[in-house]
Amino acid sequence: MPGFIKPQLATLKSKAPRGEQWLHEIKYDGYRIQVHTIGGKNKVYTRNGLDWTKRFSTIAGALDIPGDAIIDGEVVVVHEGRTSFSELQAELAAGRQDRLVYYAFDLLWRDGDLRNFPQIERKQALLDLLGENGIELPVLYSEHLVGNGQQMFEHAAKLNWEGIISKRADAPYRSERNENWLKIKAVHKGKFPVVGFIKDPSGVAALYLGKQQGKDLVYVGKVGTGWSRTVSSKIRKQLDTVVSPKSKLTRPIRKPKATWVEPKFFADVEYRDITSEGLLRASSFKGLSRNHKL
DNA sequence: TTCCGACAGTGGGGTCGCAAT
DNA sequence: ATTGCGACCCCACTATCGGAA
Repeated sequence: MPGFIKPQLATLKSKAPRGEQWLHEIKYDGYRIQVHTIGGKNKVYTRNGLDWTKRFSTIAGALDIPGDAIIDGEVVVVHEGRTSFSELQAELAAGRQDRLVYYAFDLLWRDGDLRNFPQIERKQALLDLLGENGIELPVLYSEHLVGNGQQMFEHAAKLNWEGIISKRADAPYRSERNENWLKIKAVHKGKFPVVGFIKDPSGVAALYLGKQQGKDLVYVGKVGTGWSRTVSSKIRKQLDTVVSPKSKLTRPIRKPKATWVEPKFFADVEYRDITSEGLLRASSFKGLSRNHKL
């Protein structure tokens, strides 16, 4: 029985793969967790191999499996029909575990190494394992569909899910990022007025973004990636022409590092989610344009 | 010689705990 | 009492460097 196994990671793609050799699962938005069961003594490891058994004691306690097993999966909180990262954080911050659900999607060890078995066989073994031990909440088996990736993705997007993970049915488990696991995500796009920036040797380190809400200009967070050094300096040159002594936000926020600007430029941004605080999560910069209306 | 992938670094939104202000 | 920092979680992306092609 090995110790912590570095998890396999997925490569980002914009389109779901076609063909019957692919199986597709829901993309869960939570914490990647590896559960080790060693004759009833269970341990829970984070993505980087830290022992978080205590923080996820309900998950660890729920699995009563004879013999040794290593299960890969994601711990989540389901909120309004989808897995919610911010609700998961809120749950943990409150020191509670009632709403935690563990979606198990791979079996790496079962009284022996399963990593070289095909994906589809590992999943079957996982289903058998969970099924025969009568596992119920908070542990669930992550179902999949075979083929029809594009349909599955469209369905996921309609339901406002994060996206899908597509896996080669015949592939082994490897502790790396490769093309046997693909993540296809629904991205949100937006155009937000730039209300300030943080300086940087190459130009800007980050942009402060706002959003017009009725008569108010409200803060929606920062974006700090997506540009090269050359683009960074171009952005800086543009923004330097509209520097303002004071923040134009309706409810100004105190940010010591900020240089405020008139909201005359719009940033095209892609993001994954809006946090409970109303800020953009995992945002990236795609372009800058002038606002002709103001 | 050129190209590509892994990795480090930087940027984001969160949480926590601790130390300095 | 507030603020800043470093660990952790999640993430997107750029720059670099060494090895493969």
